[in-house]
Amino acid sequence: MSEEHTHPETGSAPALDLATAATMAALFKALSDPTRVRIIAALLEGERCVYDLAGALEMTHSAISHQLQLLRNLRVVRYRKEGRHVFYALDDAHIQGLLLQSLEHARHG
Amino acid sequence: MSEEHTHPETGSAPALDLATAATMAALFKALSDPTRVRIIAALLEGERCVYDLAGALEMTHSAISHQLQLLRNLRVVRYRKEGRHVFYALDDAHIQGLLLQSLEHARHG
DNA sequence: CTAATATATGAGTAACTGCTCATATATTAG
DNA sequence: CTAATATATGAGCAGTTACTCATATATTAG
Repeated sequence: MSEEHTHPETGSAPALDLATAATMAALFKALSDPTRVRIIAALLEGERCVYDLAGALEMTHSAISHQLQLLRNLRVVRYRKEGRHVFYALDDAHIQGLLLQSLEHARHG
Repeated sequence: MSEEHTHPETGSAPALDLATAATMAALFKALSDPTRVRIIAALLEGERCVYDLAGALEMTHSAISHQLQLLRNLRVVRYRKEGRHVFYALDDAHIQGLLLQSLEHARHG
């Protein structure tokens, strides 16, 4: 009988299913890295090309481009080509909400 | 002159500072793993002991305990000892808000 | 055409993550 | 006391991550 516990109020409601949890975790993972947070924060103000993002964040174009590929795969950003520039913009209102909420907390929490 | 860009509206506002971004990323990191999402979701309903969490999630006590240590270090949960049980509860209203927001989105997004 | 610019991408790598397994500690039962 | 129970924790390991570096592609300038 290893299924007992001593506390009546400690009920064992079934846990959140793994698939839903994994979907949620994947969304949060997009925001779990400082570089990606800074990229997304920059895109809150409007679309930016890779060149400008790299300049603003003071990081290599390659590093930024790799992170943008990841965010692209997660459908967090979309892009638009114009001449030799590629402009990225946010493509997920929900991520935007999460980031804004966390930013507010970080600033006056 | 590599500082130019061709688009006037593509201004280079200074990026979000790294320290703030890192703080935000650390919070999101707590939610970036399915196991932790499920633990936190379970704790939304009230405090739970490690034994019950392991049962509900069908995972080893060791795995749960390691994740709880991580969440403890991030001040996401607090704990209370009672006999041989240790009861964990959420200790961060902000994380709660983020999880609920994401859960709502995952369920009817 | 050639050169410069803007971006993308594969390989490689050091650091990190999330588990298992073994073991330790603490509490309770008998 | 010994045994069972509940939790914690260190080591080890396979998988992942976030970069660098080299290279490729595409566009524009001259």
